[in-house]
Amino acid sequence: MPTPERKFRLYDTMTREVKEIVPTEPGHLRFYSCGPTVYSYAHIGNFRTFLTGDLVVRTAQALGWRVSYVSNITDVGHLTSEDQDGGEDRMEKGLKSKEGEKFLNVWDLADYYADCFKADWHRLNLRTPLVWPRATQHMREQILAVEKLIESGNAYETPTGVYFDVDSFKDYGKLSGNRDRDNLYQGVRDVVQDDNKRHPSDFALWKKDDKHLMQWFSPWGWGFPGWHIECSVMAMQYLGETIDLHAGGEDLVFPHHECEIAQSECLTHHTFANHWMHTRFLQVDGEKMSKSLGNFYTVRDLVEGKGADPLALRYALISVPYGKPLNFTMQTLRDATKNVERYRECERLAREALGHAEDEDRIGDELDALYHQALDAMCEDLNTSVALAKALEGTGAIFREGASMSASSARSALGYLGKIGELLGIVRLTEDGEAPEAARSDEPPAMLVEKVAQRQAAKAAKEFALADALRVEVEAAGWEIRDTPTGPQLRRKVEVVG
RNA sequence: GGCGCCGUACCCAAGUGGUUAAGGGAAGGGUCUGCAAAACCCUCAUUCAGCGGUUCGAAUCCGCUCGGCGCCUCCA
Repeated sequence: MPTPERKFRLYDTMTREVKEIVPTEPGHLRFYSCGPTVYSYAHIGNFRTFLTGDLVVRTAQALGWRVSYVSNITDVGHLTSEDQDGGEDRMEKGLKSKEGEKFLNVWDLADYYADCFKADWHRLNLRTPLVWPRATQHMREQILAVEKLIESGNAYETPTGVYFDVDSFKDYGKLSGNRDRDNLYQGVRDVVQDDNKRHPSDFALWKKDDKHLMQWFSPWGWGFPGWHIECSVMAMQYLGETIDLHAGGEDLVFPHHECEIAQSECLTHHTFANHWMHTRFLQVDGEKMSKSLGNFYTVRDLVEGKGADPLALRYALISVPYGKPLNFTMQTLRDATKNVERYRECERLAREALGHAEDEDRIGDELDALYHQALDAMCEDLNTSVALAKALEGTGAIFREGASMSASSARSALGYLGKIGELLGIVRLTEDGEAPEAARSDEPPAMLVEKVAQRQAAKAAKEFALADALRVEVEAAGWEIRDTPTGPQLRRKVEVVG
């Protein structure tokens, strides 16, 4: 079947319109997405943003593009409040926290949380980037970039560090719309002034600090880099001077991405990124997620603490398009769990039918059409709501064929589930010869298997009261029995505790 | 002060100028099953916060009102 010509359109923060992504090199997307600072466990809001990047990668790959995907890990704490000693470094704060007591130093802490981050990343079935560059491993490049900015007259040294001279870049503010710099300081927040800076908007490229927990030697003495320079340097190192797409959370529009543009474009005199996308913040129970409100969730809180299915969590986090606020609730997660289970049930059904007679394939065309509709929706600014709806319609077609479907239909069904899994990541097909996924992670205890056997015997003897009692016992242990034409199945109950 | 978003059924949510307002969850009815689960079929918004306007035609465009929310150098 010929793949129809498709355009991949995304909202561009710079131009404020949905526009087509046109890779500089046809069929090869160069994509940089801002990752987390690893001073603690990443939370589900972080992952909403990373999932947006993941869906971009998957959609581009579904179009047959090659994707060079780079997502950084920030492992330097930054004092972005431009004062001498008033701000608190996030890595240092992490080390001082209760969780941080177990680490010898900030380096260990960064490694630990970076590993956890990658583990959560895989649990939620995100595509592995080409590189996960870390700020501390690109110190030389950052220092060279700062030197170059001083040479070009875009930066200046003060007793406290090196600052970017915002007035030297006339386009400063083009991304965020914050062009009126004086106006920025009429906000409600306290703004710390630093008399060493020429303009309050000037931002640090290098901070001098020989007492900082993480410090490097530079032409300006001991210190550490400013927050923004790492992304400019790492994006250019791995993807070139102009990248096709740059993504992050909505909070990064200003100042982070604005500053990245200023630095990068002063370094190269080229457009830094041709397309900018930003993911709206997640809310929980209608409010901003925060520790003080008690609605703060990490991936492990939900998966290990509440028994959430990781794929269901993924489903929930992508159920609303990235450009709109997503109000996450336990109900959202429960709804998603139902749908993810439906896909698993479909796979089970189709696998059992593989041994049937060939006969005609009665669902292949319909499933193919639905897949393409889902892909169309993704190409239109990642409309995940529509894509998930179209994808789910396919399960209806498969179930309607039912247990008696032909082997041909079953192969179409599995092909479809595989493609939906590639595109949306909400299905993970079992490898050949592998136990079905539900059973893979946890085998039922032998004691329960025995009870199921006893129940079968009771049923055969028509002792239904005993059979029911046995099922109640099994359920009390957190498992459920499903009678099928091929015998009873024992499955862990899927329940999300609210 | 600046930038911006949202208000669609019990809940989540798509649709942003024109056929019957997607889809999911919940709920109710039915089929199947010893029972149950899963699955399948059916029902579930003459209406899109309110009020005005533009238009042959608006949930979709404009204005106002009410209500909710985000960002503005800690933040994905």
